Amino acid sequence: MPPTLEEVARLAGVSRSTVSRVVNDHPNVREGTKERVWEVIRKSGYQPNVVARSLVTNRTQIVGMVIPEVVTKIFAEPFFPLVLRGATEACNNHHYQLLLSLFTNPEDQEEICQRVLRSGYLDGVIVASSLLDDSLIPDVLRSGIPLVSIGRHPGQQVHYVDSDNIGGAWMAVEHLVRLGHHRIATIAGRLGMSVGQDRLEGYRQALLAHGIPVKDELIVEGDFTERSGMIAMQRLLPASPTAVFATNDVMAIGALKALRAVGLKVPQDVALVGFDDTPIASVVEPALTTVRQPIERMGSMAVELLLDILTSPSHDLAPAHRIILPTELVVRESCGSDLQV
Amino acid sequence: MPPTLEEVARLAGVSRSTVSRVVNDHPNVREGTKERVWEVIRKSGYQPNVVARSLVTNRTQIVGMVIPEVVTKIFAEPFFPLVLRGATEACNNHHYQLLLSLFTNPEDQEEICQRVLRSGYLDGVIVASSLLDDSLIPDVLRSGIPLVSIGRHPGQQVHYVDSDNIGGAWMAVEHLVRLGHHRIATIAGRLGMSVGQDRLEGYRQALLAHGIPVKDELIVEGDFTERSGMIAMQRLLPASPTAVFATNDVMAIGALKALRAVGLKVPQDVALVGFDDTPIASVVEPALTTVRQPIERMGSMAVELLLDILTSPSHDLAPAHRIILPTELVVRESCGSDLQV
DNA sequence: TTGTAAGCGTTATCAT
DNA sequence: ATGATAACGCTTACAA
Repeated sequence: MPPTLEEVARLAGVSRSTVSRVVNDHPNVREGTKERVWEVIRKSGYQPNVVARSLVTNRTQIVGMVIPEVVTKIFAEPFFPLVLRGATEACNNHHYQLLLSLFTNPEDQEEICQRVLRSGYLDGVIVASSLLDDSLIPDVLRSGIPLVSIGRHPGQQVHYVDSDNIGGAWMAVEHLVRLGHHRIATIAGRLGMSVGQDRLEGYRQALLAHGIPVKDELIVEGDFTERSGMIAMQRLLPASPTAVFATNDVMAIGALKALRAVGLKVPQDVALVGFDDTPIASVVEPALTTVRQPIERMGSMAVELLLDILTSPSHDLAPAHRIILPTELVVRESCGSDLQV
Repeated sequence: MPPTLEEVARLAGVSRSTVSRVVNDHPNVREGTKERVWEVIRKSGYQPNVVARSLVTNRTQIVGMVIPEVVTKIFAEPFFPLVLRGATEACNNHHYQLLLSLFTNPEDQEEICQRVLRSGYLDGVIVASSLLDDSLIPDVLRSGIPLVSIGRHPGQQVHYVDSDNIGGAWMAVEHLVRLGHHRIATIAGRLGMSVGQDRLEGYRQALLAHGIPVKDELIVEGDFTERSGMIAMQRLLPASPTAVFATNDVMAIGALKALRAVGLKVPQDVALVGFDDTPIASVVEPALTTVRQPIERMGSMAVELLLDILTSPSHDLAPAHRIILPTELVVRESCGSDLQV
């Protein structure tokens, strides 16, 4: 139904090759011919068949975004939507398309990834927040498809973009220290993810830097869900912290609820800091002091980086790019002070 | 680098056709041959090149999800992420892939849609919440690619899945009526979208059904953002409503803030209902009474429906499918009663 | 049951 | 500057 190159060539009275040259803006085609061909293209509504083109060029102009199973359940938290917004925007700017793979169970992830990675549909892949010991990234690496990870990954060869989680956590904790707190607890995220590790590390470093001992009873691991934040807070209660650094806003909300449930007030009895600066942080009462990270930019940087790699010659040899975007403390009400840091 | 059909054939000592038959599970291939071929496939790690396959079958096993520019700014609200989760899950189950197109400006949308629609990459398209007078849906229709809309669309030929917005709005308003309110205002959503129209219609019908006149001064249009909810509430204040039905949770939050700013308490001075039951609804204080819709199911139903259409013969002729999913009132604290309806 | 060969719509090489 | 022609990796009549 839609006209093919062949037809356009016939209508314009030239060969396929010439039309192809015109379409791809090659030099060495006479101005007059070019115009004639464009005219036919316009009139006939010709659109190149990208599938046929991909078959010969070995490029699809499609990049994959894979969101691993472990984080799909928190997909609705504004983190991933914002990453996607950034990523699609960058794709639009560069005439690429984005194929989204979201997994809800490990088997799907395993099977579909294998299939999709090796099927030839993808020029490159972005993996968001995988577990450090997941086979996902090694699998992609092995497939030979260029990869960018969102979230630090220790592999020598893996390019990534991340936000400064250590620095952000540091700022959060230092803020609490400056307000006079010593018994500062933390609700860590999944320690199987680099975000989880790094935010905990920032907590440790900040404490140490101020000569405050790091105590195990003040550290509890959650999994970034509200429920886990609530449970973690309950487990923290016996240690009676005067301040809590929750490593994301959602867990901070959970902690807040747990605190309320036992009659403790934020910030009067316990100060609370979150991480992410999701919309919910400014809506909750008291408004949450938190650490802002440039989520949307992480998404767009990830595809920019990926496309860079794709279009640069010999992309295997160069050392991995590692981009760390800055974070920023946002002071609101949940620490009981409007001290600006 | 990866082996081709040809190579597998050579290794197995059969012809390309035979390998193709095995891969595609055709009948009429001897059991012994089949096993031999599978063996080679396994050992060589052969994966069919889907691009080459698509070129001949004219099927890519990819469906597009397009989120129009008008709604991208509220993309982070859990509505779209949840739709995506449902949609990708359904895709996974059916061995389809999902190509995501998110637009941040009208030009991109126009240009990219035209290009992608006619380029041959998509077997079908899902359009989420377009404006009623947008050219998007007509464009897709004209391209001949099977389409499902998320959100009602008046076109005779357009298949859609939607939630029962009229019914949901009705329930919300009726709840307020039963609590004794007469001066019930509404903050409508964009009236250029069917969601906006329908929720307003439900409000009207419920009022009328209870013999309460519908007054213009009690109706203000927002655009589903928090800011617009706040502004709308301010404009509503002179009419001194005793209850407000905000047509989504986000605008309800905006209204809440506006109310607080002038010293009015919810629910004591003004009762408030939202729509969507997004996570924020249960976190805010007071917890928001709202209308729940099965967002994730809308996403999965949309792709199921689309795939149905794709695989059913002569899909142009049959009348459009119109699926309306039920909504449900969730009573919390913002109306000052725990009356169950 | 299996193989041969044509063809899908491009791009790319090589003549002319 | 332009045109034949051979790929690209697969499916699918049609033949054997």
